[in-house]
Amino acid sequence: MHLYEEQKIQIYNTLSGKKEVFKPIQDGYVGMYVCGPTVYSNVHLGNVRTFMSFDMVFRYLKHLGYKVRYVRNITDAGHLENDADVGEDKITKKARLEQIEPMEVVQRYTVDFHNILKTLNFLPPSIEPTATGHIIEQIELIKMIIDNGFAYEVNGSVYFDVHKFNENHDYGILSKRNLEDLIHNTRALDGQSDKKNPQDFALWKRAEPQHIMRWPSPWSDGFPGWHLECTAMSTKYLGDNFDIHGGGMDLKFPHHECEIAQSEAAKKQAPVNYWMHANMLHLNGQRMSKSTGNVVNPNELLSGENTFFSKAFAPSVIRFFNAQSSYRSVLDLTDDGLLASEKGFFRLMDAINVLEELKAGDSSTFDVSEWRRKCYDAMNDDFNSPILIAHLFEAAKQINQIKDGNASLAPKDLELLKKTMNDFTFDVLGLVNVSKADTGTDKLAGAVELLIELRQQARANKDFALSDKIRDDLAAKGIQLNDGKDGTTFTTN
RNA sequence: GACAAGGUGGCCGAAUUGGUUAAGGCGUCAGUCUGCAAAACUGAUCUUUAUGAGUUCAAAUCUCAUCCUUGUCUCCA
Repeated sequence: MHLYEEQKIQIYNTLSGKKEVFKPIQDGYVGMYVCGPTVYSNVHLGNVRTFMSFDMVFRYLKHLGYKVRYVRNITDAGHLENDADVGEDKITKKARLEQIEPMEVVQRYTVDFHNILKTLNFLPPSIEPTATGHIIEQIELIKMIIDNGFAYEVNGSVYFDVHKFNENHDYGILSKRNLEDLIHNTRALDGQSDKKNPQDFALWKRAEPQHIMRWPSPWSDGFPGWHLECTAMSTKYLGDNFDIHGGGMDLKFPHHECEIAQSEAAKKQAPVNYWMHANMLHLNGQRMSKSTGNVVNPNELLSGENTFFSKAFAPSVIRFFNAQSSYRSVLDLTDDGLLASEKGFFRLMDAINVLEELKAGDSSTFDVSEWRRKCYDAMNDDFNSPILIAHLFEAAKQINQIKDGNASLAPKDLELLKKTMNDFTFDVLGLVNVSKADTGTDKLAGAVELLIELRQQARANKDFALSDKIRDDLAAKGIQLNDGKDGTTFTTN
């Protein structure tokens, strides 16, 4: 018996605009694809939010016992700088600026990307394919689309014929647009395009002589169009029709719309059953933008070396902050917001640490089964992690009451509470128990304990001037003493 | 300009297929603890849901208008 047989998930499907009961194509198996980063610069914090949301989705599906194949690509080629046949993609441009090989740029930022995700406790995807590793598949796809009459070649480049496609398909089905509106609103280009219509998009681009990244093809030495990469890699590893495709809201159009068109044109079927889109991350109420300087990168957020935040934040605090809002809402990153999340996070961790020490009683004053059901209901409702967290805090309150002797749990219920708390906090939300009671090195602990002892003596002698001096001087060094019933402990920050 | 998504307490954020007292966190106040604090725990506190109309027995939730924010329309998570 797998958990997924009793827990029915509802997913908000962008395609239909409503929540739908999730039913995988193959019972017990889930294929999920998420558009990965373009590795031409440091990964964007907003990018990280999207991946973090899907990391949680991945984790929850796995928790329910699904066998999940999670594919997240690395885009290492083929992003056109613009549409006007300049023939220089972002990776090439960066390489020229920095005087290094394109693949060196790719390598550097791929490593950087992986480091950040590891720090933030991401689970690695099942497959992480690169665009440059799938040129052959992309060429094959283009051939199919041409054979089916939905693409044309001009001067060594191949374009998708959107108008032709729209005659008996719906271009705009995902983004809720129609071609007439698009025609109306497409800005006039300089007229040097080979395209029949401005709405057409490139499947293959002929490389100009100065273009370094290039591959042979039946049409020209060139490189694949951006939208095609994801279609090639997703269908190769997940099949022509798979369960979940995710990405940032801003990829809905044109990128995902084009993926649908390409699949329909090549394979004559819709590629994806559930389209999921994560919403944007703002910084202090404004969109993040390199040009206005309203941007902070993940490393700067973690290290505290930035001008936006008052301190460094632990990776789990960032995860917790993200999980406190719905993946479908715009989330505003602010100092106040992070500080509030930090306090809440530590409160939850404290409760979990207390839980480990808790002794069972004769009977239960708290309905753990009912509470557990509510936790699952929350996640089943389109991965509503904020509600889940609200329930976790409810449990935290119960835990503290048991500790104080004002409530109790029978052994069986206590075990269920422990398991459920750990499952959701660590497995599903991906938080790491960095206890605030982290006492640093043993040497430090020994020294501080000596001071605590001295202070204890001073207090016993009512020498409060000395005891307060010890307390205040330690506090000034970032060591805080916590007086409790059973003596004094300390925490560092 | 077109299309799309939103505007909820001091702050962050749930609920938006209309229906018990609008989750939870932070903050604030009080209590317990303490020599006094801090920390921790317990309890309490605040909104009537951008604005203005409308539909309904009933609206944060539906409709219309206005204002504002954001996304897409060219590469972008």
